[in-house]
Amino acid sequence: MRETAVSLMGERGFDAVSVDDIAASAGISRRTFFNYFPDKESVLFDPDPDDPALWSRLIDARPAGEPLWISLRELILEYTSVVFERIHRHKGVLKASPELRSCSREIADRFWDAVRDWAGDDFRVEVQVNAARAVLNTTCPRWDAATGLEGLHTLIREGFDLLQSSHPERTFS
Amino acid sequence: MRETAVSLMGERGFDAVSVDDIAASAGISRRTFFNYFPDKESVLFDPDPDDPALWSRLIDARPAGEPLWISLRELILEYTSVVFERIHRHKGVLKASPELRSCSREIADRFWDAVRDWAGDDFRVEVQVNAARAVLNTTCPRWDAATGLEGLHTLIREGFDLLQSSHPERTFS
DNA sequence: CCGTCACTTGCACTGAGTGCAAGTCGAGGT
DNA sequence: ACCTCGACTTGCACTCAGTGCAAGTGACGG
Repeated sequence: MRETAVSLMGERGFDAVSVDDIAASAGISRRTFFNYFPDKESVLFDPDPDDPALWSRLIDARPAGEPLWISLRELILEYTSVVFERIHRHKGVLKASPELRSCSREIADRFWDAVRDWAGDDFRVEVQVNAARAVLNTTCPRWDAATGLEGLHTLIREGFDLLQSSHPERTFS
Repeated sequence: MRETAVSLMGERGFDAVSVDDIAASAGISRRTFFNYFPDKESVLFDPDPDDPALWSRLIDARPAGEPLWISLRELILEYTSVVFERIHRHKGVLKASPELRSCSREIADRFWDAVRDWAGDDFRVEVQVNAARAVLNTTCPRWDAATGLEGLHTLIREGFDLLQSSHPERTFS
């Protein structure tokens, strides 16, 4: 189903493929498509139902007293490892259909909302959280998929090193 | 026209107001609405046609040799001064209809694309540009409109101070 | 009075998305 | 073997966004 849609849209582009096309090509009815996916975009950008659990696991793994900036870096390094396949796929989708950037961001919003919930709503904390997101936003599009996960992680570390919080002593429980 | 739409959507929410509603309420035909605005969202989030010129002006005003991080900060301070009204209005719209966040981001994309074009496509440079955007993304929603432009600027400065680039010596021509 | 130019409008169409009711089919229970 | 219940699928009819086209309207200069 997803494969069908990805291949169709890879050829013609997102807008040029209708839901009817996908449904017909996948051998199901148009109505059934909407039973599986809430909208056309979701066939490409799917929130994995057990993502929240994954986030909790990764977040809980952060040792108490670790500086926030380090926690954020490690969180992202581990998260990108786990969802590496998806990053790869989304990168391909966005290359073929850049207009879907907002879908990609909305998916990411959920993750970052979870991080913010954990980190607390202090202004300085939120700046760092959003800066961490900025690092990821910079690295993912620039990352050469051929360099694999290692290449991505190198870029991410570089980005984090570049933006030193001027309050590195700030930690939180 | 815009006023009509804003007030209708302020009451009922974005989705609950159809283009027919807006058109009827504004005394024009549905078709004419789409002559003015390319889509329903645009009635709230309008790219000002001479924004690009404004950006160029602000960007060109940055003195050669100024550290990038400082340039970005000053750019944002001046930009937010000029488009203060719009920031205010968008803040109200987003409060009433948070689902329009992606529209807001797409409008902002244009500005940040211009900044990126100016700053160059070096990785370290782009990280700083995106971090600057992160600061603005953090400050705008937290900003209490009652504190006015001064309050917003204070927050922005605070955010910029928090994220020191670890390469402050980096400038560019 | 006429032509033209800009703007508005109606109409018909495509495509997304939804609610509802009917159909299908397999797993159990009797 | 038969019935039933529940999950899944489907068709149908509907709303709404958005577009292309062609016709209408009105102002303005010749």
